[in-house]
Amino acid sequence: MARQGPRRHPGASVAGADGAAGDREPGAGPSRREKEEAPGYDPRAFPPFAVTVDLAVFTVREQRLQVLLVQRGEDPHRGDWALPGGFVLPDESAGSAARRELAEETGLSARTVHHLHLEQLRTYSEPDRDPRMRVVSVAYTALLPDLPEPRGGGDAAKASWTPYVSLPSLAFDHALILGDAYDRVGAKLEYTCLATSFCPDLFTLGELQQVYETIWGVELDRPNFRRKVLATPGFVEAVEGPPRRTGGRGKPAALYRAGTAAALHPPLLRPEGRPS
Amino acid sequence: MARQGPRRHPGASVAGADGAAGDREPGAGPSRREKEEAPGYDPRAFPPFAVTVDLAVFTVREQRLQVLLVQRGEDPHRGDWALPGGFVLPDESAGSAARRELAEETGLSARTVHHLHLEQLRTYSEPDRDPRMRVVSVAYTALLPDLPEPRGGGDAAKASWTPYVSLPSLAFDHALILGDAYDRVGAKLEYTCLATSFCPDLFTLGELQQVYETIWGVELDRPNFRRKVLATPGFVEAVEGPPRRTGGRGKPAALYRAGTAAALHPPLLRPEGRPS
DNA sequence: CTCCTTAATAGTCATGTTGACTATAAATGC
DNA sequence: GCATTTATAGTCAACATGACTATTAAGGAG
Repeated sequence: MARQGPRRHPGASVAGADGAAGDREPGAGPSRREKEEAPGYDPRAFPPFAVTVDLAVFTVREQRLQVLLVQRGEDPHRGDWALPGGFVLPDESAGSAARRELAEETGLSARTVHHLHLEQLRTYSEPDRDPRMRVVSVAYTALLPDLPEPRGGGDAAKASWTPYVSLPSLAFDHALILGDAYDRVGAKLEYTCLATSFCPDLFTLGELQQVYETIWGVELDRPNFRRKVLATPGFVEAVEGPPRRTGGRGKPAALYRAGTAAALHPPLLRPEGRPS
Repeated sequence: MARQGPRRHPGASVAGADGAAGDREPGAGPSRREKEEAPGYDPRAFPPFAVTVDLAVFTVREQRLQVLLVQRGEDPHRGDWALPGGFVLPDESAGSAARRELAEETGLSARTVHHLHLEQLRTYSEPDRDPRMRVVSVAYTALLPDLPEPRGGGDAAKASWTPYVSLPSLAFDHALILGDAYDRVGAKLEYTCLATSFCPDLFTLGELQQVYETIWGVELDRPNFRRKVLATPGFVEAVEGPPRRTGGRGKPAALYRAGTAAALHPPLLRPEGRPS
């Protein structure tokens, strides 16, 4: 792992620009710091990094878990599919960049994007993950209900929902990122309430159950699922005047909306598989 | 959140250097890209970011949860306490940088550090988190057993274990990072086996229980805790010839070592509090 | 309109896990 | 020896879960 021998990195003289304690140097060794040029920081003296965000955006559509992908128009990997994302701008946080990019890619209103669940997944920083230069990418995961018009306007030339089970090969390490995101989403369904993020404002318990079944790839017992969800305070709340959903063939189902609880106690564990 | 209006960032002409699809621009707007200067990437054209790692290193010492802190020798925040950490070097990943820095700070052998549990926590990227320049920090969490000589040699001038309950004010956003790390560790005790990371090679179930009690700040029923741990395959494994621990006053306890399982099914839930 | 199918909802029962407790065993320190 | 301390064994009720069965309320076929 620590493939790095003692070596002074550029900008060591201004070490401490962040969490780094100023009196620390990468290489240790007998010769500690002798002098310090305290003032006059030169950003260029640091190893040059680009910082991007990548988004693993999931939805449940047509009974399948689907992912938002865009097609690259530039080398490298021109023409390959990739996760939506982009550069973090000089005065925004990675989270802001992720929301901004998501709005652009999906064509959702900034207000809608502002309210949806967007969670930081993990940061990918392998030195060779981009062939041209050092790029560190902060990955985010977003969960959307099935949208009327899934592929957005904005400036995303080619974007489309793709079933997770039939992914094309992806640019860079995006397959790795997407795999991590999938594992995380599956695991979070167990002990959080965020399955409701995949549902529209009003939904039936059957629809909520389908979210679990689709993502976990298992079948759940309907009465037991229902009992569990209703027994968890704040998971869902029944809608007032019993309006019932039309369209289907069987008995109409009661409608619910997402509750205020975030965690599930005790959790709703998957039948057999281990969480990631 | 998206405090950023339409604006072209430097280096837009080489957008797509990473997860970014090349045909995307930060600012949308009617005027899409007209021409592309494909080859000849200039790293300097990107917004300059420095990338660091920060480490939240926990141990259980003297019945208390303690954190490894270092004292800054440079402005800003000179003299303040901070998390150990440092810059990511040009050809190492953030994870490698974290291990390297941890070895330096604690004086542990590279081999020891290589084997311990080091987990990426989250990345902190608020634009103003460092007053001088844009610094994005990838935070890691490490869990150590009570070490013989806790404060390391290396080049960490002033490093020391500090009880989590009596933290000084910390530099930058390190109090935020540490709070997130604490929440994460507490939550992970519930559904993973990593409490054993706080224990030495051989330990008693009482010691393992103290880890939970110390971090969660609750008292657990001893027989119930024992029953749960032993019922979870792979959590701990009994040591062969029943050697028993001396020194204490009561009946000697059997010794165990960490098992191979990573997850706890079903989880060992905290008495009342919610997970983070 | 009636029967059949489909889906939602209600309820039952055995099993397994948990929390609260009691009991016994094996060491130390007067 | 005896109280104290800690480890370990075991009990029992409450609760949660998995596997079912039963009932209700719609749509569709004839």
